[in-house]
Formats: sequence, C-alpha cells, structure tokens
Amino acid sequence: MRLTQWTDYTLRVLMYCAACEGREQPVTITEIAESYNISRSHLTKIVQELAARRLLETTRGRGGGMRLFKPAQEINVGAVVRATETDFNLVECFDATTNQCTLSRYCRLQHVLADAMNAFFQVLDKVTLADLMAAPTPAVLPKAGEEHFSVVHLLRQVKGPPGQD
Amino acid sequence: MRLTQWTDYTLRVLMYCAACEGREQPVTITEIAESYNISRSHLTKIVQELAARRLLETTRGRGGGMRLFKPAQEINVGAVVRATETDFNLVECFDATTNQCTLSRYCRLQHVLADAMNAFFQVLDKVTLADLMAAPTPAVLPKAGEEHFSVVHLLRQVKGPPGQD
DNA sequence: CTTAAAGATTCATCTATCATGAATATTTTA
DNA sequence: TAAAATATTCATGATAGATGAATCTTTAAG
Repeated sequence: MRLTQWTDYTLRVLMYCAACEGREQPVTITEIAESYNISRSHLTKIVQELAARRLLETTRGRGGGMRLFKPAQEINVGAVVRATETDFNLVECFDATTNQCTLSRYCRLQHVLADAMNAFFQVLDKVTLADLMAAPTPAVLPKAGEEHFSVVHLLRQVKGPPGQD
Repeated sequence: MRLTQWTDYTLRVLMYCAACEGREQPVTITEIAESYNISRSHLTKIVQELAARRLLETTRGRGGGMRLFKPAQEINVGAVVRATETDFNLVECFDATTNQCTLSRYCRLQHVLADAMNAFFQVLDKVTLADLMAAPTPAVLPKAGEEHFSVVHLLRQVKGPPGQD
C-alpha cells in the first residue's frame, strides 16, 4: 500500500512553490532538484505534468521557471493525488478487463475496498496545499516574532535567502 | 495505490474456506488452486502464513487440508489486510530510517496521509469475513428457495458438488 | 544577434518488489 | 508402504516505477 514517488514528488514541488509564493523570481526546476536532492531530469517531467494540469504556470527561457497557477488554498490535495496516481486497482477484481476471479460478483470484497478507498480520499479532499504548510512540530517551534513560520523558513535555513544561490 | 496479490489471494482463500464451512472434508490447497486457477506452490505459502497466524487450521497427510480456525464472523478483514500487507509507507517520509526529505517535520503531509490511511482501515475494521459473503448482484439473484445463496453455490456450479472431483 | 538559462521531449536502462514455480522434504492415514 | 496432503527451500521471471543522458526549443539579457 504505497503511493508512487511520482505523487510524492508532485506534492513536494507544489509545497515548494507554495512556500515561495510572493517571491520575485519564479522557482526553477534546478533549484527544487538541488533542494530535494533528486534528479533534475525526473523532476522536469513532474513539473511538465503539473503545468499541463494547470496547477503550475511555467515560463521558458532565461528568468523563467514556475509558479502556482492558483493560490495554495485552492489546490486540493485529494484532487492532486487522484490525478497523479495511476493505479487504483486495489485488487485484481477491480479491473473488469483483466479480472479472473470467478467469485467477483458473488463477494463483497470489491465493494468494501472501494468504500475504504473512498474514505481515504475523503480525508484528502478536505485538505488544501495551504493546509500542508502548517505549524512545525514542537521541536522546531518558531521563536517569538516568527508567528508565521512555514516551509519558507526551512528553505532559507538550508539554502540561504531565495535568490542568493 | 494497490494491495499486493498476496493479500488478494489471502482473502480469497479465507472466503473459499468460509464458503465451505460445515463440509465434511477439509479444503485442500490443490482444490483452491484449481478453482482460482493460480499456482499451487504459491498458494501453499499463503496457506502457510494463514496457519501461522491462527486464521486457518491445517492438517497434513491423506484426508488433510485446511479449515477456518474460528468462525467467519470473528475474522476481521481489516486485521487480515494489516497483517498481510507489508508496506505502509505511503510516501518516503513515512519511513524515518530512509527519509531524505528535509521538509518532513515542517509539513503536514505525513500526518494527513496517515489520517487517510486510518480512514481506509476503519472501513475494513468494520467488516468480517462473513460480511464478504453477502447477497450476489441482481444479475445472479437466487431463485425462489435459494434464500441463503452464497459463494458455495458458485463453487458448486463451477466445480460440481464438493468432493466429487 | 548571440549566448546563456530556462523548460520540453525522447529514448534507453536500471531496479526493487512482487509473483511464480520447480524440487524436495515431511507428515499422516488408508 | 503407498498415496495424499502440507511444509520448505531456492532460484527465476515479470513488471511497474524510477532514473538519467542527450538533445531540442524558447526566451531574455547583453
């Protein structure tokens, strides 16, 4: 029971962009690839897909990069996961074209698992990208004056202020 | 987002046994393998595990086979799936030992996905093996006098009455 | 008008998990 | 003692998913 790394990276890209909202220059693929230490080439395809799905807006050429296409509050996590995951056939009998189990119509398993999967997504459907950027765990609580701590802070710690690398 | 075929087969074995409860002879691996048209060798390992988990009772030797260790009403589907699935790391950051994502403590993704997975299992936790053997879909509704239609009927149709093959 | 920096595209390959199955050992009852 | 059953071990196959090299295209800066 896993999601693909593709989905994982997709969400991370969106989070990175959300964290950088308001920044002058758009976020670049190279920047994210270095920050997360993952393949630039691979990331490109993910950004590609996100742009095609109108979740990111990309601009080519020097000074280009990507931005969220709409505010983080309007990007639903459930919708993103539904869009990026490709295989929802929890068990063989979910796919009528390849199903070989002769019991399928006589057992409730498929129905029960479908219910479970719906419950899974109902949770995600209530969450937006903005919600993912919430307060940190106690160990890294913001100091006084850092009320609006977010991922941006970590990025700054790790990479220095945006635009200085 | 899939379960393993191992889990699928595990549930099917249990369903087959549930359908045959009350039968004189225990169910054999060969019988199930032929019925579902899957590898006997592979099935053996699944039965093996189920016996180790005290969900099946197996007896060796001539006349041997397997039976449910306890009534189908007492076998919880959620528990079975939790036991047979091996990988619950929906995304990389679920596994602290291999996690490389520097954002993990600063983002709520892990928490949200954990919630979703809990919701998934909460559905399965309400279902027993007996519940999986419910009424068939309309297309195959039992005729009058077949009130207690169940998987057993299908097995009979397909294979003839138990013990005659 | 050329160069550098960015995304876009294509293709090939690697890899880990899961699935499969052969061979053989062990147990038990008829 | 033979047949029918589960148990065990080991090797291999299949495939989705991940990776990355190479190259093309676009665009702004100088």
